Amino acid sequence: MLPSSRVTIRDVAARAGVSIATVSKVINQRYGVAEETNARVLAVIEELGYEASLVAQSLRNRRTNVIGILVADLEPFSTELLKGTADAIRGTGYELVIYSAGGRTSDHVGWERRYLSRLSGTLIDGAVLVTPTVTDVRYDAPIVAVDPHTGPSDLPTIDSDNLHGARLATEHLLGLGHRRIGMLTGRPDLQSAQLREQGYRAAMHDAGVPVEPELVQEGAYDPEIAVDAARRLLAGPLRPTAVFAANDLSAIAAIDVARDLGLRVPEDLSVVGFDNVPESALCTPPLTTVNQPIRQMGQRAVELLIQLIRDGQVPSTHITLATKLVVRRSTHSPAERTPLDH
Amino acid sequence: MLPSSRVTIRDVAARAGVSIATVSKVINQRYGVAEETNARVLAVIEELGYEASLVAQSLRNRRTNVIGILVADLEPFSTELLKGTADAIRGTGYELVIYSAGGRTSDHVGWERRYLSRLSGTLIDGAVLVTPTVTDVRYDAPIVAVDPHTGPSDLPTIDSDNLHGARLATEHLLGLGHRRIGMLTGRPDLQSAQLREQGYRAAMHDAGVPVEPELVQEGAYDPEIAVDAARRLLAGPLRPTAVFAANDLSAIAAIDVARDLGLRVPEDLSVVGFDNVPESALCTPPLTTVNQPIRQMGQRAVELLIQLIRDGQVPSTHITLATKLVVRRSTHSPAERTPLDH
DNA sequence: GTGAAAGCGCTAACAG
DNA sequence: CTGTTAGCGCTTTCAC
Repeated sequence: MLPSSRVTIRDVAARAGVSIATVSKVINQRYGVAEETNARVLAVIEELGYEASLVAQSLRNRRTNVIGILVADLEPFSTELLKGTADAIRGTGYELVIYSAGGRTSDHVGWERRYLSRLSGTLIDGAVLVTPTVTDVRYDAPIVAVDPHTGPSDLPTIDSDNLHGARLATEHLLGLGHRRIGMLTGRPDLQSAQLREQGYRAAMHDAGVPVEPELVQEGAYDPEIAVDAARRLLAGPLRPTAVFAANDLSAIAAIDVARDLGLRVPEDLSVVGFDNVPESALCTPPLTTVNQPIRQMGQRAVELLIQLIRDGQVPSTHITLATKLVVRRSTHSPAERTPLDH
Repeated sequence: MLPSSRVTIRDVAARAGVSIATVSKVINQRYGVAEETNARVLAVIEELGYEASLVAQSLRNRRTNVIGILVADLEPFSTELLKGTADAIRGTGYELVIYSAGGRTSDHVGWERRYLSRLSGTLIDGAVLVTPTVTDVRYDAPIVAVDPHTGPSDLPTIDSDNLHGARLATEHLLGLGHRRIGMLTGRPDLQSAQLREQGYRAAMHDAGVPVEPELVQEGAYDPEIAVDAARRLLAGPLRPTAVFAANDLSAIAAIDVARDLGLRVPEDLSVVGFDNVPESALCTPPLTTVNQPIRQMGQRAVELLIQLIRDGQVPSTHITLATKLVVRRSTHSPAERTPLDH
């Protein structure tokens, strides 16, 4: 009874005793089909559980009503963003395809160009690129970038106020009385990472606190790399009393390292993150961090993209959302340094 | 210089001065291409930034090396699961496509059948169905279900020990001294929801505590529906002193409703959730909940699916992972009821 | 070693 | 109103 393999338009046509073209017309509600034929074809479609192949359709058509979200990996930031894209897609008539490179193992740099090339023109009408690694993704297909690569780019972009957020984080630590404040920086090729470091340096500078080179270590937004960086930062006798990490995952890694080293957080070491992903509240102690409206960023990105697809034009080409500090339990005034400190 | 529209195999062929067939052979590393031709074509591919269209390829080929994850919506549970699928996909040579219906607005029931129909046979080699709404998705394509629909199904399945988890949650509340314990149930068509209710009832029964009908309200795993259900549960004078919600999102909704009603959590009302999604730690107070190893479930689902695709067979067809209680701050011994209580 | 031609499932002219 | 035909981008026999 059930078809062992995919039921195609040809099966429907055969069973309904009409041509393939007629079935296609019925599916697409084109004029010029007799009421009776229409009904019969519809019945067969129902009976066979036929559904047009997205692949075949999109090979033939220009439009697919499918939007692609291209991510390098599925981690807290990108998945949080996905929730926002889902919010925005409801009721628009578009569907969502998320394509994931499967982490850094596959292709280093330029994954989004490759994916775009593979999917665009067919399958998707446009794409949201999440933290793309290249800047010159010029295509005729509508594209919106979230947290883009550094460098000049004319792509419509969504990001948040990284500079201000980093300033807030650093000023918070300075305000608590910290002077020796280290930083775990992000992926150097991303604008967001550069701005976060810049904000940190600016706040330190304004407070008249010098930043020694060894206080800044590259965490690359990556938990594993951040662990090594945190070790370098916290190992020496001159370790900082506070650390600002460029994202929450690095901050959590730093807390783990601190614990391994026998340091208490926040008593011996204050830690501030960035992003405010849900996970930041899960760690012990709950993380003080900078909130980025990630879901909203996803939402706005999709809205912008749909506008771009529909009108080909867009009013504002760069949207920056506000960041704000969220104080939890991982920050504290610095303890008096005792000779016992290793 | 840059192609204004998609560069196809035809463009490559023309520029390299060979036939389309030859380019295809080069791409697929088939034998029978002169070394020199091979090099020239490769150079042109590089120059033009050509990448084969996934759509065209998969229309022609049986295998695509792409796995589909089909979800009804992108919410905390499914996105957490996605992280697990990403963990599992690394290094397998497969890529991940997630397809989202975009929430309940689109099609009520049977979305997964529709999607499967649209994608399977073409585009994806197999699929993971997350909380599918129907049980008879029989297809020749390999399929694994996560948290499936109720009813007999021979689909390979991943779930967690819902019955035991619900028991733990309820016994925790009973142990604190609660007797009037309400429940916000899940989506009645899902096995998980039924088992969670069953576990609750069993624990209550074992403790000799009767369950009055009005103590059980359907939250459908949906925050909005759960708000109404919670209102019904908490409005009356005989309101429970504790609520067990079938998932974290409902539990969080219950806490919101309690707050609106002027009830303090946990002093006036204890709340336990289910899932332990990251968000559960974010709410105030942090939620006591039942941990489901969601990421692991995603991981196992993908592993099982790949096995199924490769071997056509699979050793175990139903994997159930353990659940455990995570006590946070939303539960407490019941307060003495005073006449002031509304 | 290379290219012409057929066909994957579908849609859009165009004839009949 | 309906069916025939061409072709989307690609792979694969099969001649040359």
